[in-house]
Amino acid sequence: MPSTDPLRTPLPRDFFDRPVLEVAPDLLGRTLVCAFPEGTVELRLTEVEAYDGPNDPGSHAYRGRTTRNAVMFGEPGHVYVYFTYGMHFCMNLVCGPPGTASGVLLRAGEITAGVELARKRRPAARKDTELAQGPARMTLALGVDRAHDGADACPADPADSPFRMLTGSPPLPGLVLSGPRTGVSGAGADTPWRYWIEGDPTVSPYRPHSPRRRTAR
DNA sequence: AACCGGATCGTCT
DNA sequence: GACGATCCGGTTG
Repeated sequence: MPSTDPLRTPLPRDFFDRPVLEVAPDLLGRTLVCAFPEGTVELRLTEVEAYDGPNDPGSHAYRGRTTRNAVMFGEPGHVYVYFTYGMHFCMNLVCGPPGTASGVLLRAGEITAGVELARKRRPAARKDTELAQGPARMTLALGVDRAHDGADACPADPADSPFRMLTGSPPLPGLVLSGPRTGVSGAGADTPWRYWIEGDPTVSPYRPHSPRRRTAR
């Protein structure tokens, strides 16, 4: 029996078929479900970041379609997972109609179900608020990796995909803060790409992007 | 609390 | 061949 709880109503694909700067803040407070064979972990989103496809120098899609970013050019409501820094995975939700290649990076949240499993996957976390406090920490806690790239987060039948987004409890508008992304200058530097819930302990600490130094020797 | 270096490799130039 | 939509652990203030 599907839940009749209005807070657990799946977000329809239409939700994601909007401009990314509309979708991103609207995702805050909503619930991401990752139902894998080893267990289900749920996350209440507290921090996200928008990437506006071809218009955005910071986006993987800025220089057009490649094998890696192909999912971003596809149907909204799908999961785009990429590998970075040789050891981390990050997860996005594709927005806008096919061809527009925008997406929302899911950066942080509160684990609201499956805490034990998340703890097992994130032994370094000292407090539960650290389990998914950062984009790569989040994918670790959820058990998301490359295998999930392209998965549907709006499946017609839950059996078709381990992912879904539930309505959840969006924060009061006054509690949503926004700011520019770091590390992207020039056009769009004044656009509020990043959104988070004010005062939430699971929001990742603000770290300005430090220029990469050469590796010693 | 802030800062540093190391880890580690796929992707694009 | 260079460098990331990063994290972690150790060190310094």
